[in-house]
Amino acid sequence: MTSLKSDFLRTITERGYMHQCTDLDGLDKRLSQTCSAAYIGFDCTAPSLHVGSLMQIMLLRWWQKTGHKPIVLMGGGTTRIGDPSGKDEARKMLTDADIGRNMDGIKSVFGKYLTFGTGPTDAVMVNNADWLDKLNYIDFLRDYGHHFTINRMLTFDSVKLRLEREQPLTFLEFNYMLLQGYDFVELYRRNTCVLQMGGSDQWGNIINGVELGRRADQAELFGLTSPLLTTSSGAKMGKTAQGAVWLNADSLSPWEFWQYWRNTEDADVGRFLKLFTELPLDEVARLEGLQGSEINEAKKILANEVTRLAHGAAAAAEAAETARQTFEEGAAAGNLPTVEIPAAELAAGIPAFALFVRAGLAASNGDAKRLVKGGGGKLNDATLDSETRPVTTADLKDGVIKLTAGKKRHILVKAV
RNA sequence: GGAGGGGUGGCCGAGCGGUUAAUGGCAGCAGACUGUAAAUCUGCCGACGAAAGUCUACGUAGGUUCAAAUCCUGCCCCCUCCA
Repeated sequence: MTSLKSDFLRTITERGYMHQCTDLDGLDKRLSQTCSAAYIGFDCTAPSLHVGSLMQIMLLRWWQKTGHKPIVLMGGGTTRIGDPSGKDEARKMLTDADIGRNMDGIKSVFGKYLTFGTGPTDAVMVNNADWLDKLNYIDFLRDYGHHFTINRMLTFDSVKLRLEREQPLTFLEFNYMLLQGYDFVELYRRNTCVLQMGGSDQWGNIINGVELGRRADQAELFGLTSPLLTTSSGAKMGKTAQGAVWLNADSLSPWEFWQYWRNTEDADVGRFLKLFTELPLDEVARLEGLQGSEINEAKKILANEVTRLAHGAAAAAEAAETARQTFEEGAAAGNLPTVEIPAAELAAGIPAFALFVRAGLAASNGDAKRLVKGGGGKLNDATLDSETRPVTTADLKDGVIKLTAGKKRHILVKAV
């Protein structure tokens, strides 16, 4: 914990990414001397990554920025097994077609954060299905199985917790850690990859790779994990009412993404600025120190910066401007999410509750009625007092009708 | 294969013949207070219906009963112990 020599470790320690490291001094020494390769694996369980993975992506970004080579490992093979870490029960099996589709969706996001290519510090992407699918069971058991003892495997949290809770752990899942361990060795051989990073729930899996590398190849490998992120109120990062905060624009619009960060709790602002933006630390310290409502300025900067990385400067600026018009001027900003309704239907009049459902602001007619009855439904910024009030073309203002549910969810209705 | 226990709303978890769309908690939504924050307080929280009301729901399929989440039978699934 004394003075770290390598840029990478110093940076990530200062910014709060560091949780555990297998050999901090050894790694520091190596990184300060040579350009090295490190990898992080990503499951292909959904068609987009969400902010829960953002810390890992940022780690790879810093890794590249400090002069090293990032390897993005797509878990095309391991996702066929299913990682039991941190899960109470086995996830249902994904079909190979699903995994392939998910992988395609996930791949696109890395181009925003990393520079890919063939140069010494350019990022590369690999898929562990390339080697795992070819493994021969008997060969694998003979070559690698004898390096693992059941005694040791039973001590890992991913296994131990399941057993303690008397929840089933299938043999399939039990094998996951061997395969992830083998991944590390394979990447060491192919790319002289010496470091695996991941979330703290991956510690056990990472250790397995480090140990397997030493036993099988006498390789000195390193592991490093980042802390599990929760908000100050204890909620898991990246979950909202609508679901996960996805990184792909087609899963979650940049506007909603920006809003997620804008609504960060006060107590989290500094931490998030360090983790999810690249603002200098003295600037972060200044923003973090803002008192009372002034901290809203820091939240806007946080939202701008994070959105800029994920969706580009234009999308970030647009989201910021839309927010300014909507929340600070109370105007119907033109860039709010829009729903189109046939003009003829609108001319005939649509009950207000039905319009809320059409706009996606309510899950059912009953839900919409409850919303309006509770005083949470607004039409053109005026609170609705009747859920059945017909909405017609007469309500159009500058060609649109602004519907609001609660304080934050706005939709523009257009007649077409 | 044998013996026992269990499957209830997004999750946890009561209920164990009618008064139960089903206690309670968590999560969620809205309102108040604020700063698009947190905390707190209040209301809401199956679907359809303007409403009266109708329908669907307690693993699944049947049965008993005026009436079943609650009783009986078959089936499916899970857990524990034994072999």
